[in-house]
Amino acid sequence: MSLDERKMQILQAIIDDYITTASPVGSRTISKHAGLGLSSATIRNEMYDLKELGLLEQPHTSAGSMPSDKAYRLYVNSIIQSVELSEPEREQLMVHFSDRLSDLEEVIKRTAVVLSSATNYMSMVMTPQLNDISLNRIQLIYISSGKALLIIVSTNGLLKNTTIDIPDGVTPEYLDKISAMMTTRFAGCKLKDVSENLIYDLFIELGERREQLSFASSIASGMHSTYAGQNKVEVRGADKLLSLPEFSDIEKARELMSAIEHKETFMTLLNDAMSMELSVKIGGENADPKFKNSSVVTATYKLHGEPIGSLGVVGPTRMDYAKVLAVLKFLGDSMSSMIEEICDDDNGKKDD
Amino acid sequence: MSLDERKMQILQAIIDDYITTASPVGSRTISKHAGLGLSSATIRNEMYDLKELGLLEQPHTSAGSMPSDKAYRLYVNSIIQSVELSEPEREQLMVHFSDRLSDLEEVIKRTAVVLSSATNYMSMVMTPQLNDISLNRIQLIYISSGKALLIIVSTNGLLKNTTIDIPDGVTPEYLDKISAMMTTRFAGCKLKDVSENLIYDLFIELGERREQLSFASSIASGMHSTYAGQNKVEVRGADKLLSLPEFSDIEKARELMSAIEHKETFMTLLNDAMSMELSVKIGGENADPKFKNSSVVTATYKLHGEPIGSLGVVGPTRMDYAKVLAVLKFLGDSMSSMIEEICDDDNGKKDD
DNA sequence: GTTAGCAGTCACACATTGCGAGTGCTAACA
DNA sequence: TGTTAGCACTCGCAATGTGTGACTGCTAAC
Repeated sequence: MSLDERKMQILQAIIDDYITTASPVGSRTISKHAGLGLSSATIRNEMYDLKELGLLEQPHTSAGSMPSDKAYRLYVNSIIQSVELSEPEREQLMVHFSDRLSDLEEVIKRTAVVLSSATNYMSMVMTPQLNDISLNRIQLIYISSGKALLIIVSTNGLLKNTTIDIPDGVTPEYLDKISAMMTTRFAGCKLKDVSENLIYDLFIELGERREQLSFASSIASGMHSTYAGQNKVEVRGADKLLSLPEFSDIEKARELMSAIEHKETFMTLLNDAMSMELSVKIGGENADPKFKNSSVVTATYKLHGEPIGSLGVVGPTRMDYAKVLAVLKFLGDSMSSMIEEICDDDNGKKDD
Repeated sequence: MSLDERKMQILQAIIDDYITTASPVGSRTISKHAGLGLSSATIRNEMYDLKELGLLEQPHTSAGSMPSDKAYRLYVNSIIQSVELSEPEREQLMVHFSDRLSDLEEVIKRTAVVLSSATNYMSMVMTPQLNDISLNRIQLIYISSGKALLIIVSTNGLLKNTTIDIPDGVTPEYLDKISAMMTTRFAGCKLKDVSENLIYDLFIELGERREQLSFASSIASGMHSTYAGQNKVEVRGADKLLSLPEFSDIEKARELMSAIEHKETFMTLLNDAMSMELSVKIGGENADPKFKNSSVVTATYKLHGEPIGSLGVVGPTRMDYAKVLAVLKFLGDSMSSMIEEICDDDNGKKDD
């Protein structure tokens, strides 16, 4: 028994119907509405075969059928290469980005909002991963006795800062000196490769006394918190999921909500998704059993061609994959170019 | 018919019982468990009076009674002056703050988490309000051609920064000059009082050309976004509310969740609460009808005696007000001292 | 291979019933 | 006069039973 053209059409019709109605589809519905010109009895025969192939499932004997994870997978595989938004759809999304966003955080938040409202599912957008990004400049700014601001600029123009404690008596001039040395020494290095020891060595070279060790370590921990604190994820539209019949059970809703309290869960999802331009995990395909009844669809965004972060959607397995994939791909690209714009204001200008 | 001692005791017993069980309390329950040595018939007579006074409500004729908003108000008024955590309770809370937190955001997040887990309700903590706080220093740091970092330090040591666009060709030295001028000019001013025009005037004084107007305005908008973006609120433990019988209705749960999407709602609550050291809004007392079935309890935190922010709890009207108020008061105070510590690292040192 | 027709299945919505928690009233008692 | 026991009555709720309708699965005819 093979999966001929007609079976595919019927499966497709069932998926389409189930995606919108969320209730098992009967043979009669397909016969009447799919426009295949076949009677319900014929559809039934085909559906029987589809069941044997593991593509359809029945909640109980006398109920209609619903697509299995396997069926969605088949469907997703067939469309994933060709998802694309239409021009009007693109325009409709871009309206929300009409004001120029100059702040990275703004871009992320806005994208999360738009993604959730465009798909009607829960959206998540992670901040760029900076550990693998090379340093361009390190600058310490004197704030007051005992406190300084540590600024880190990456080669691709991203900027991050944090306050650190400094020893008493450290002067602004001294901070400038250290900043300059650190910049020369660490320019081009990756943030994660700058260890406390390396910074300590640098202080020794400067001819500093042992007491400065605490200074070195507070710089190191500042640099570390700079990219650790960077691992944030913006989650939006959780309430959208609650309106779905899938979550009409209060217990499931509560589970979902407490998952949202732990943003690390989403961080893991998004981190795992970084390796693929577009990724779809359907139901049981998810590593985390929390999502075994949901689908997680993700895309990446890039800087200079390198993926630096990802964004995604969590929804029921009966999801409009075509639309969600297209929106994600588009928003991923648009994030990439917005971030590029934020970072490269100067790079572009260097050319003239 | 007045509210004598015994009626108060009975009301108290009903409140206590209802707070834990969430289901209407019958006269028999009180008679057996409250230890008043009265028969259920007597209790019934008293309950009849309490009903006439508007302190008890019945969901239907043959059901037990539950306290009205008015009853909770009476109760809260009677305890609000004297709420205090016991020493062991304090210690148990302080365990969560044992590691020194040097970052304001960390303090806020941690407090939100602890507040929610200590009360078992949804917690919210706002970031400090900076518009009324006076400036100490303004510093522009050159990042790259076209971009600079704007740092604002308030007189009480709080620090905030944001990136701004700068015109081409602006040098680091020029930024230093402007920083110095702005600091001299605006030190002691309040952030909200620094208008674009004032900054523009300063540029004119510097003898700058008209083209620099865009620079002035980007500094102004940077300063503005600095305190606008500051108005954040950390919300935790929304899932806790979903476990309550009050929210067993999925529709109510959804409403709650979509309220959480709009953090402005909570911002309004917390802003309104700034004027009172401790504030309790019971059910209908809330201005926002969204909370007409909930209670909102808030406290403030301070810097140098001035309230700069607030934190609170949203839960059902049947709330353990004594505990919640005590926890809030304590955490408000502990936030105050932690923030004081963060800001005053230098002030303290100035003394020696 | 396709279709009509029909028996059989099963969830779901709806009405019915009985139970139990709780009131409200009355009459008796201290 | 306040307190209590006793009892009829109310009403929500959970358990149970029933009818309906949306299906399938099969068979026989086209």
